[in-house]
Amino acid sequence: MQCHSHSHNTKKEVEFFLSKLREVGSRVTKQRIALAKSIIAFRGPFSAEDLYSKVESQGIDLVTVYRCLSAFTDLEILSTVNFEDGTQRYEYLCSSDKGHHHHIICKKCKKVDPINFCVVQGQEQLVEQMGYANVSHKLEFFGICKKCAN
Amino acid sequence: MQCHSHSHNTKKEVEFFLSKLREVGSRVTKQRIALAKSIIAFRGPFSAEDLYSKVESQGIDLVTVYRCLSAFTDLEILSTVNFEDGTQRYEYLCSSDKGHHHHIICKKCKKVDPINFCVVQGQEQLVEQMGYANVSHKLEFFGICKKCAN
DNA sequence: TTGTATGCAAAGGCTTTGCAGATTG
DNA sequence: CAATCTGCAAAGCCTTTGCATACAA
Repeated sequence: MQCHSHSHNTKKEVEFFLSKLREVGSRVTKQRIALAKSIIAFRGPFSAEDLYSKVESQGIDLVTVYRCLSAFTDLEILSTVNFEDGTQRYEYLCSSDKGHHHHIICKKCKKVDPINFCVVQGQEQLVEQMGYANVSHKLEFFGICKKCAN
Repeated sequence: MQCHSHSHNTKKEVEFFLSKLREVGSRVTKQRIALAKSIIAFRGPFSAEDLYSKVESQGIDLVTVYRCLSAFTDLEILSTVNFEDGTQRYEYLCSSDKGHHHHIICKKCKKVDPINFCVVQGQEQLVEQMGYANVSHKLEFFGICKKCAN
């Protein structure tokens, strides 16, 4: 389910995003087109509120944002990211040409950096040997960034 | 900050828990003693509501549970565990003789199993080389357990 | 046309805050 | 006695739900 590189061409990226909707018979509305464009523009995880602030001016409702985030996640267009601050975040699965990755979050300023290595995927097999199917994982690092360390 | 083995002796475990409070000048109240006993009895992650249900009969308020959970976490008596279901969970740091560990959560029935191996700790050094101090991590596995797979 | 998607209003779940009174050290 | 902790009530924040209308296919 790895995405091809559609970077550097927003039009194609949006079309790719929308094709995922059409694939399963979901409808392509003007709200969803606007959301797709905004989602593609994010570099890294974003919250419902983050996304809403980008589309609010177009008269799109917060509830629509929540409903679409949920729908896009079901379609595996988005993945969920959790920073332990009580707010769910999402990330466009095709935005990172690096594919599967994790994050380091500064405990003070909440800055986020991507981490492009992952040692955990091999462990999923060990977990499957424990009797689990369809194993995935969520991993985030927390620390203090250079600026906040003074 | 690894805990010694206090298993098989509840009285000693409770005393150890309370000594952590006294260490920093926090007060030992009858509510906190009751909470300590209940927390020690949990085998694995529990929510505020889980804990409240154990002490409610003693007239302890839900707000007190929340406030103590927060205080105990600050004192590193508890760690926070997140299962991506919108409810914060906690785990007694000394209850697992295995020390640092992770969990596999069944996506259907929400059953939790501990995972006693961890390949990630070595990666924390790599993250520190990226310019972060005090690096820790949160890792959880998600899958479908045998029963739910039918 | 027919079912899906949206907007608005309201509710819901989990957690935090304010404050007065009780308790600990 | 002074500072912390507790209970109660209320608020807060993020997210979901209900329902009538609008819209895509």
